[in-house]
Amino acid sequence: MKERDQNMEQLILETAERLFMDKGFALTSTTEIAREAGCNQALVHYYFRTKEKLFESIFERKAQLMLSAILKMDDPSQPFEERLRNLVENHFDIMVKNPKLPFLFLNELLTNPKRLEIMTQKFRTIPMTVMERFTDDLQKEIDKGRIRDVTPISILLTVLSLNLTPFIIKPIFQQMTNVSDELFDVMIEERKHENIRILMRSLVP
Amino acid sequence: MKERDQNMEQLILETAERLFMDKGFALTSTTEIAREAGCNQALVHYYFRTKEKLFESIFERKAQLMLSAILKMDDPSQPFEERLRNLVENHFDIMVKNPKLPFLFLNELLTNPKRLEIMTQKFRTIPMTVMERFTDDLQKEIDKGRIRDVTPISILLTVLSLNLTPFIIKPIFQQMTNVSDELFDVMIEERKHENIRILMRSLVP
Amino acid sequence: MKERDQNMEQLILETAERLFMDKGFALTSTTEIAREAGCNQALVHYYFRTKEKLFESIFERKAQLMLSAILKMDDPSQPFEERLRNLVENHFDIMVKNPKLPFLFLNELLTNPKRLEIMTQKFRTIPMTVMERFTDDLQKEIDKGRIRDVTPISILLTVLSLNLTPFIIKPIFQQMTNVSDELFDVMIEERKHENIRILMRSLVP
Amino acid sequence: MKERDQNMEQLILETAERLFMDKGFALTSTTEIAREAGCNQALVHYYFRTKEKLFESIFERKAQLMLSAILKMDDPSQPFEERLRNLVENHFDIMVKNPKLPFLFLNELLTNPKRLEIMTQKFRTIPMTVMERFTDDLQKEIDKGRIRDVTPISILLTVLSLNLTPFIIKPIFQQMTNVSDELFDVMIEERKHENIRILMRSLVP
DNA sequence: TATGAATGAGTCTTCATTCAT
DNA sequence: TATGAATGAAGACTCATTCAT
Repeated sequence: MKERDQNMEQLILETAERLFMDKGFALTSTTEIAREAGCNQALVHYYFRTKEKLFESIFERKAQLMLSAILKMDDPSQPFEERLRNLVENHFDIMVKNPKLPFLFLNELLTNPKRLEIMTQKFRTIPMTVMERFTDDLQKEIDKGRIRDVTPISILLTVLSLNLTPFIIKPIFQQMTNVSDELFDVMIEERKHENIRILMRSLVP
Repeated sequence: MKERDQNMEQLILETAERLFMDKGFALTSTTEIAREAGCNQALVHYYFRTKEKLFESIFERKAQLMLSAILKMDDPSQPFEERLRNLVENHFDIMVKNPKLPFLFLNELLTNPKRLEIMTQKFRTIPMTVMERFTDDLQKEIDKGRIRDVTPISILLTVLSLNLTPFIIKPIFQQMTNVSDELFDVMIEERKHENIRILMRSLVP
Repeated sequence: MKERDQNMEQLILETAERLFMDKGFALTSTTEIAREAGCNQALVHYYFRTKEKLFESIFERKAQLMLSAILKMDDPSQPFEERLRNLVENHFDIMVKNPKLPFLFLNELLTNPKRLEIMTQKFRTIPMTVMERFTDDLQKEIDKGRIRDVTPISILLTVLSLNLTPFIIKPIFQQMTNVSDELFDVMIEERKHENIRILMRSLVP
Repeated sequence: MKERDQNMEQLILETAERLFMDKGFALTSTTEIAREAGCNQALVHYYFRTKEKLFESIFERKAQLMLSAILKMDDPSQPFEERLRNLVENHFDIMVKNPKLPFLFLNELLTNPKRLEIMTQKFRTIPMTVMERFTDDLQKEIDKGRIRDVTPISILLTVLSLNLTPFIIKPIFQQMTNVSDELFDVMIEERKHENIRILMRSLVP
């Protein structure tokens, strides 16, 4: 009993994470979380007070994870081109490990203005230096004639577009093509290199 | 009075469309639709039976619109490269006119399995010949050495990724950068050509 | 059916009034109101949106009733002593007609700070002139040596104390003494004159 | 640790008393009591079984305190008029020390019929002799023509009315007049003598 | 003595839907 | 065609209480 007891809070958290990932905040009810976790609905509120707080604790952890992953992936000792390659690859790998995260982020940020504002503040304060250095280094490459004249935001948008979309539309793609999870994983791995290739080609002067 | 009466069904439809676009199916209530349309709540159900049916009639019309737009954009008389260029550009232009559609589609298809299944059946039956001809023509270009060896699905995924993402993340981007609607429209127009450029460069052998 | 239908909103209101009077806002549940009114709980919210709004609509009406009764009871054409006599008597008579009102007011104003503030604003704005005239007239009587030197607030407090308390403690008194409703009514009528007597005697110089 | 432990029961009791006084039985939750006492929520129930029992133990103690204070205040060796004066003054002084008690008593007795019944039984048994002696002595004074013909209950009601009301409406009065606590205390002290005066004047033949 | 975990019952509220008119 | 009334089901949340430890 003790093991179950000690696990219950964790179990609720995991169940909630799974359901929030699948259906988003609005479509997941605390009743359902409780049912799937095998406990009373009141217990969900006992541990997390409100559905909102429960969600935020999950959301924030995921945001932190993703943010730190992005921040630490940048290694200034390498040549710029190599760093870009790594950026795409590492970002893509994070998506591989958290395939449902992109949709969750999109869904909640687009659906709930309050959440968008909070997330914005979080993102705006932290990675400014990273962004500035990236901008500087890019400008140097452009000046040297090694990269086409392009804004940093444009590059980031390209990376985001190429890397996020496969994961976001995965369920739709699978439903439409009957591709198995295994085959999809193979295709995804290929896609990673394709994305690197597309980005690199897009930058040659 | 009669004009209002005849218009009411249409007005409800338009109001519902706007609200569904803004907040999705789940977060839009029939009460709200009725209130914004300026009619009785029961009238919404009188015309459309259920919220689900009301949504489907809108969703289907939008899907049809988008599908037909995509289908008719392909003109076999032009050279393949030109056709691709047109594909990206036309698809992008449709997004410009319906900027909220991508997220609505994503959201509802990913959120509601039933909806995904229905939509799949609709998409699977119709455009097979188009897809097959595209595949054939692409293969010919590859054989002629004019295009790198790449699957048609890969190309479509690239187009989708590049074209959908700017519109989907628009609100997030604007919140984070304080970019005005006008400036964003300018950036979007530039992005269209950037996307064409990226795709074309990605296909050179 | 139609009669019941048209009466339902009214019936809910009356039931709510009765229950709020008996047990106050907090101890009355919308479920109970619905049960006693013989309707679905949702209907209570259909007509009044929230429990709070339902209560306020009752509370405000009662406050208005009491306020207007107090305001219009003052007739400057009569001699001051006569007016005081009337004040006590009329105020007492209002209590006779709404015996549970004093407790409801006390309970909600003391229990809910928000309500107290709203009520304060309502009372502060309206009867200022009445209060000022009362103060003036009292001062004249004092100057003429017809009334002991006493503040208007002191007089009002005496009136309130004497007039409200019998009604507030009525249930306690009846439980303790087994006095019937009929006998109590007789005692109440006597008490009215007693209160007038006590006030008048308290004012002689 | 032991001291804290031994104090805990007392601390809970004191915290509960304070909260019950402030907000009454219904609006005070055991969760809140525990939080403010700085202990586990279960501990409240460990010591007092139920919220009801906890309240009753407080309520009863307060009732006892007030009752005994009233009983012992009566000194038959003094002249009747002096005793009455003392009655009002002492009762008023008890209120000064427990200003929130009147409303708590009223609220709980009027709100909870069970509580009213229990309290009634308690009050009925004990002070009968006191009441009877008071009645006798009063009658003698009336017979001697020193006091107007008046029932003992009428006198008690007058005392209660005059003495309780200022304390009960204190928060309302302060909100409406912005009178500070200090000034209110001064006014209260004056009111005590005013009440004695009013009662005495009301009794002259 | 003390507590963390757990629960059943109840709170207010919203919603899609139905039905008589 | 249109609507006011009504409802069942579900939502999030709170609370007093119990129990094993």
